[in-house]
Amino acid sequence: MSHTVGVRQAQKQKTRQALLDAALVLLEEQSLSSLGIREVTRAVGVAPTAFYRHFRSTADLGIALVEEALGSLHPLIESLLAEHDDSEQLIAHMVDLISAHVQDHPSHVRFLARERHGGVQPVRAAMATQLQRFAEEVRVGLATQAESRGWGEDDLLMLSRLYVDHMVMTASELVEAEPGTEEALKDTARRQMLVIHLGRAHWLDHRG
Amino acid sequence: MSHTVGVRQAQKQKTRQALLDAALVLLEEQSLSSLGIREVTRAVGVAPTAFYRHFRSTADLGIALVEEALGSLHPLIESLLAEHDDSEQLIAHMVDLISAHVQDHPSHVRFLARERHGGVQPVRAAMATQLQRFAEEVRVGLATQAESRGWGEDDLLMLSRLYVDHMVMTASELVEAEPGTEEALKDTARRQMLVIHLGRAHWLDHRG
DNA sequence: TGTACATCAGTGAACGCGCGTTCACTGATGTAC
DNA sequence: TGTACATCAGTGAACGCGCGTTCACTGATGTAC
Repeated sequence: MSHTVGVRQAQKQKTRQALLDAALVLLEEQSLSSLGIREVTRAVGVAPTAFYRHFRSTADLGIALVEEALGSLHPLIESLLAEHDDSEQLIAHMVDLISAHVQDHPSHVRFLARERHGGVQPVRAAMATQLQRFAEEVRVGLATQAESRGWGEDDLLMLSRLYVDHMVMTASELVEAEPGTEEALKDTARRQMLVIHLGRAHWLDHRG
Repeated sequence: MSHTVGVRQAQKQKTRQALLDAALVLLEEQSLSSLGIREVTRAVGVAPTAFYRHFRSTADLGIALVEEALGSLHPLIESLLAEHDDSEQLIAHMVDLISAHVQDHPSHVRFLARERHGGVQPVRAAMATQLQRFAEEVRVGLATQAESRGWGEDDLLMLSRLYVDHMVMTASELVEAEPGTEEALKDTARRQMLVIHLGRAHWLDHRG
């Protein structure tokens, strides 16, 4: 092979990722506004000062975590939009996908729930921007569905937000659930989605 | 009048309330897990050690704030359930009541949103318990409405949770809204409530 | 009403500790020739 | 391929600071007689 594009750069990337991973673990039991630089570097096993080679502050690290956590949600959203049935089975499947995502990335989901309204403004802002983008993406996806015929852009965005917020809420509940109570939560989430789905189906009756 | 039941006790109560109020102000810009005892007492103008005459820890103070914040929500819920119309006007009115509550108690609402998934477990637990109680209350209220004829207890609780969560979500959004964007948010919230309301109206069609 | 004692909310000094940040450094990696 | 110099991720000592918590205290309020 030709020369690796940066042994140095690769090592730096590795340390950076280790810092992100360690922070995510620590953030399972506290919030970002109380996370310490020394705490994170200690967990990784590097000198405190090494932190500054990668991030200006813990808020800066938080923003990087937002990218990571919401990035991991993208494939999920795409799967959900790829579904083309429209029955109750679709809803069951959606909840299962969310549940699987929570099992695969519990810390990301917890971070998302915790910092969405947390005490660090730039992180909240980054998250709000990304979630807005998600809702927009869902809106575009919904627009292609037959059930959306006759819907205005604004109403579709309103509906997308309701879906996205309900998904985030369901994920938050699942990640904080007592072991053994997940199935009951999933069942409730499914029925709530069905309520929304039924409301959607009768929206034009009411408006028109 | 007879002897006052405790000048001393009244003064203690006053200091305690001052600590709670100061904490609530500080928590507008940070989360409970980073709130310091000295920070709170400094804001009130008492010695750091005075804190321990009232609370064991900041987590303990947090739990007191949960009682206070959710207590102030009770009258709101009662007003909402007292409504007996069932039209679109009802929904408009509900959103207005929520909006008024956010204007009257912005710090309480912010605290609620921030610590609901925050880094302090006992506070999260206290909040979850109270919100559960709220949903239960709403369920009882809904059960008396004509639209709930034929509904099972379990489905009514599922619906109550959807309402409560949507209300909390709406309140969180309003309290964090850029000035001038509130009306758009309220409009979206109203339409989302209408979707849920329509879904509710057609629930039995689908189930039965 | 007056006196003697008990209670207890708030004080202020003191402690040891971990924090964020600075700085000059080291030595492996990268680059130019 | 080999040499000489540049880069820069990670180091480790040092700093001043504010933290939570302890303790013995003070003096106003409460109580018993």
